[in-house]
Amino acid sequence: MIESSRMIESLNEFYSGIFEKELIEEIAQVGTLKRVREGEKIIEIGEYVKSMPLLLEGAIKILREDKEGDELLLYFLSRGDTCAMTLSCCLGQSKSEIRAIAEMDTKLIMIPVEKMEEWTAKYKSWRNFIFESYHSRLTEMLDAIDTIAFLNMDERLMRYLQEKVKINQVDLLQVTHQEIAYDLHTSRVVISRLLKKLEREGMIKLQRNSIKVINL
Amino acid sequence: MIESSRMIESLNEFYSGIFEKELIEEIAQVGTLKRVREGEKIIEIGEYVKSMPLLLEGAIKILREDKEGDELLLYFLSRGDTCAMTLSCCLGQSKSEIRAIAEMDTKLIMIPVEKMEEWTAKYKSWRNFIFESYHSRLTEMLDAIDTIAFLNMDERLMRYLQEKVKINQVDLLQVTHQEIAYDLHTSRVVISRLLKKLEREGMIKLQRNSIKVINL
DNA sequence: TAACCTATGTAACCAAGGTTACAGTATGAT
DNA sequence: ATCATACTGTAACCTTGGTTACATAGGTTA
Repeated sequence: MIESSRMIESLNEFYSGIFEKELIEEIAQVGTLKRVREGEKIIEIGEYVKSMPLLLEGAIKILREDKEGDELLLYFLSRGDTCAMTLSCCLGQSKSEIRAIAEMDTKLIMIPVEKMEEWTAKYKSWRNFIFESYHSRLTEMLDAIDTIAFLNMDERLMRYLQEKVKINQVDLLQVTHQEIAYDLHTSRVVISRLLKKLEREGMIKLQRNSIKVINL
Repeated sequence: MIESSRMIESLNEFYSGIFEKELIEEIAQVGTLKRVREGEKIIEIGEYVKSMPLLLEGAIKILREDKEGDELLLYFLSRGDTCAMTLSCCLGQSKSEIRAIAEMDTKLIMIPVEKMEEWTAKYKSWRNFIFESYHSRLTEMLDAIDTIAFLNMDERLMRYLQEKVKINQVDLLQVTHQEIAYDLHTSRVVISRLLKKLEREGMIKLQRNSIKVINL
């Protein structure tokens, strides 16, 4: 009960303008609060998805994997988002097509699949939320496609750094070249090369284990 | 009325197992039948979308555009599909993010946006259809991303040809190297080069204005 | 302090595919 | 038949980014 009332508090913070009061109460009742630490895996490719995450705090990165097991960052989710990908899997009873990893310490509510269909019929606000999520995710996928298909690695790297700054709300990024290389599906050498170029152009400052973004 | 009853006939052919009888009747009432010829544009980027297409016959290709105005094929839609992209735009009152062009002569029903929300609340079958469409489109977008991010041009070309054969139900493809280059967002020279390689390997037979697929 | 591990910098090389240029060929129009 | 046009084949060259190899630097641990 204490748990439940604390959840309502958190929910009201970001979702009170979106969901009806009764819906928020239902969410607090059936949902379970979950905290994940930075770097922790939330969903793995091939896993069956039995609950849907609703993001309260923090951020999550969504990744795709190739046959060699190498990754590619698709997009970030932050507060107020849900993963339409997961949602899609829930409804279709299918396995996850993506991997989700906490970009930072994150707080989320897990909602059991069974409620999806029920709430979709019952609450207009839920319906809208779901449709909007789908819309956002499709848009983000298009963005990902644009980036991969139309941009060179240097531009992709710049966007990546900008995105990180925005998501993490800091301009000193705690990240190694290798980690960036994984996210962008390229090699460490390539990233080091391009980062050095950006540094020479005065856009960033390189340090061991971190990158200071100056003017991107 | 003749129009309407003919529409019900067409609808029953592919959607009777999916939609309730009353829904099919409603669709026939408010929808308008539309025929488009091969190559004709159905939706353009930046246009406001005021109706949603339901595919009865034929096939449509969905394209994305870069800043230079060059295209990239995302996926094909065929009978029984709807464009979740469009759907998404309808609900969000936003402009189209994609271009849709008839891959062959195509018959579709256009449904006014206003009905979306109404039917979503009213018909479970419609809700499922919409969610399934979103699911398919997300899956196809992931597929597109995999293809672009993880495959070389020769593999992409092979997949493209295979897809075309399946969609068009023929193995003599009426297409020029330039057209393929547009769809794959590359140059004609590259396509000619790779096609020649495929021919030498006995997988296809090249002719002017057409490609015979032998064994891909 | 020495040994060790991880991160970074850089050179040299390679492969994929984009670009330019031009020749040859089929097709339809005049 | 001549011409114009669209399509195809191919060579030569360039750019991007992937690979290998190795040196150096910072930080940790024995």
